[in-house]
Amino acid sequence: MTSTDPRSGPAGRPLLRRFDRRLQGLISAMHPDERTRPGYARLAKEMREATGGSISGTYLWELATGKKRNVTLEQLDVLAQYFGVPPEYFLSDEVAGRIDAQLRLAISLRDTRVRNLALRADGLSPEVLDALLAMVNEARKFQRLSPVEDT
Amino acid sequence: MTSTDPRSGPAGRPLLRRFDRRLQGLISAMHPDERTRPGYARLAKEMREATGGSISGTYLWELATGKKRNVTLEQLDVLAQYFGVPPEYFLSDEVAGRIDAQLRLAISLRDTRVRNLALRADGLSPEVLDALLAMVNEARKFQRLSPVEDT
DNA sequence: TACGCCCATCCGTCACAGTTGACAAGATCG
DNA sequence: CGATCTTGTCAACTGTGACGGATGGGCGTA
Repeated sequence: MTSTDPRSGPAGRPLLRRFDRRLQGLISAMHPDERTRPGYARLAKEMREATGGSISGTYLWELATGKKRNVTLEQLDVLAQYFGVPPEYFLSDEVAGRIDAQLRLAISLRDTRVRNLALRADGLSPEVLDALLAMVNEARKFQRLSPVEDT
Repeated sequence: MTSTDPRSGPAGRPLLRRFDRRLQGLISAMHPDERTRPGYARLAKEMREATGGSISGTYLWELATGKKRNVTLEQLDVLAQYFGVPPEYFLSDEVAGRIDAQLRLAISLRDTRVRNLALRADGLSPEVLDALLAMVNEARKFQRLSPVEDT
């Protein structure tokens, strides 16, 4: 951003992607219930414990709200690891779209047991579903599951 | 690198990839002749003019020699754009390997005669192609060029 | 009412990503 | 030989990525 490019606003940037949207999407996807959702401080703490890396609650908030966007590889790795997505998720629209679809369907429905779980989960009360979701999320973190990737 | 991770040395970190190797690989792939190859300052200037982004010669050298490695997305984008590879090239070993093959091809095709050779080779019978390949390999040996592995 | 907890948001600070400018060592040319 | 250019390398500087620590507000419990 020195000589030939006087651009710095949130619009007109062909280089950097919508980091904030991606982040918020992942967060609200992981914690669908607004009441249960932890704040950025707690979230950051979880990330630190789960990934072993470092990220602060304040900075996480700044990223999610779009105040900062030019992340370094270190923090990018923490986020990608915690959410179980490849780092490219934050870079490429193409990859992001592909992952998003997978995130909802392909991953879960691949395993028969998962499919059955989904079938039987349908109709349960929101509270019970939230509890189940939390348990699954914890299990994933505990097992350090690798990113869900496909061709 | 604050609380749970007292590590900061250049070795033993499973988080960041070998940025320097990737960079040097790309550079020497793009400029195979040592004598003709421009210095980091010239290279950086080319990058700036080609991509419209910003990167300094010194910093490019620091990255290539491994003195700095925790790049931000902005510079990562400049490098990826200039070399014509997706940014994931610097992050994922898997992607890097896949790209490397294509890269060699792309570099070769910059030479008009090579491109024409490829064009006219298309459609030839396997026997003829094998013969041509053997001839090319012999020529390489004769000119003391390094052998090429096939895809 | 008051106390306690967590929240989002802000602010001051520090480390370091990234730059500028200089240097000596080698080419290349007259 | 010296003049000029480019190379790799370094130190000093600047901007900002990333952080810790306040602030005040919302909500629950007593």
